[in-house]
Amino acid sequence: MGRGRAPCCDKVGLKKGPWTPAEDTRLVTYISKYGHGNWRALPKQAVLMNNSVFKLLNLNYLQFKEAKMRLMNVTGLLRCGKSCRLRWINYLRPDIKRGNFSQEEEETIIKLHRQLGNKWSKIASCLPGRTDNEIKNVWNTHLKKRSVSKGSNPSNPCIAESKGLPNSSSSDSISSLSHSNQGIGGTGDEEQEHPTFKSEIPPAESNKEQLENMHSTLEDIFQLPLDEQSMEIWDMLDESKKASSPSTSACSSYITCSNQVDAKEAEDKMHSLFKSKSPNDDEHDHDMIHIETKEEPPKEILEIPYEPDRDFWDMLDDDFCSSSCSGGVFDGLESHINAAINEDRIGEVDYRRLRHFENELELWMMGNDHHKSLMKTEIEPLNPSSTDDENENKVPHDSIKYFQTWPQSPFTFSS
DNA sequence: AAGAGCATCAACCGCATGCGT
DNA sequence: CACGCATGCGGTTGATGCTCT
Repeated sequence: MGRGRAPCCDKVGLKKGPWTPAEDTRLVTYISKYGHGNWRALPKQAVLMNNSVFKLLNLNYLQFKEAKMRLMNVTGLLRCGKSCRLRWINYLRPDIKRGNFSQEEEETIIKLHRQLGNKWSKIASCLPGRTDNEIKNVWNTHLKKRSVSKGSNPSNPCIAESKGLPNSSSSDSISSLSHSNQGIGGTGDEEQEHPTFKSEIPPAESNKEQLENMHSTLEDIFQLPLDEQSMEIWDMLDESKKASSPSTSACSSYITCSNQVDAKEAEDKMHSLFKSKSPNDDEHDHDMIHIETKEEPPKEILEIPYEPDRDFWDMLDDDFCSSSCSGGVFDGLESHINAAINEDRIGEVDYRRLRHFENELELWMMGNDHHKSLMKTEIEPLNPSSTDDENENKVPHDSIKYFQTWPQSPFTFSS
């Protein structure tokens, strides 16, 4: 190495170790939807959290950081891109063949190893559905011994050269044997590389699963009972639910601002979700951030390590403060919502209302001219003849007091 | 039943490579 | 050409489960 670049895994705050099923789900869901053009950016972009919710919750900046970090921890992929790539290639890829190696596969490995040595990726390219890591493990645990013992037997059929396997002098010919098992590169066309995956997990299912994950995750984070009241607030997070019950939930009323009383109720409810203190509140408690959960019982205090690394917070800032930049979570959210619309899972009018509402408050796609122009075209078609819509599109000016301007840097406070 | 030793394999780490600027 | 970055590759580690005593 010696190129002056620290490994991505060195970044403080990134999770290591075994992957949880939830993380797997998030990774698979994200890749199935967006592919993996950039492994480094993937974990960050996989945080498909609607930042608008945070804005609506009127969190102050530290509260936002806390909530966002918790969501990164639980709903996002707090993993380095390398780890994501490895997990995908070695375990989550849909064309992975699980289970024991067949006799034929083992013989092929032994033969190819004789020809190529420890070129595991080349060997893997000749064994569809098998990864280099898997082959390497099998070799080290089983085949090496067998190969040694069989090597003393010249009549071993495994090493007979009559099988038509590629010549050792030509790695290209070896590669040509590949049954497109590899496709790992990440630079190729995902559609071609993983056709089975695309067909097995349709986007609609992925989105649904994703939303369900987000629901349960938020429940876990904030230790909220899944009662009727909180369900109304979950509805706010779940665009698909808005379509099914757009007029009954306090949240949708809040969004459309068609009813000030309901809006106030929703606001109170949402405020009750977040009771937090900043690390500065307690001089003796710099190392942890506490998020005290909603009212009684169990009065549980969730503890998460306070992340001192500026890069980490910058990463979050990229998501939020620079949310208009391409590749940020808003892009994912944008696609997410658009996909939902396409699948008729969200009322188009509700969507436009939400957009209009956020536009009014200058919260959506801040600073992004492209998105702003898009929004303009999206909102204008809203039926101007409808008096209801007309009223709903006019956001009461008082509503603006619920929101706040977000600072651009988390380090405005002394460190 | 309990502990030690072994086997397995997912995941990590450091380096190599290729590409864009 | 040098540099920085993203990704690929192969060696290694460590957690976990299994088997044996």
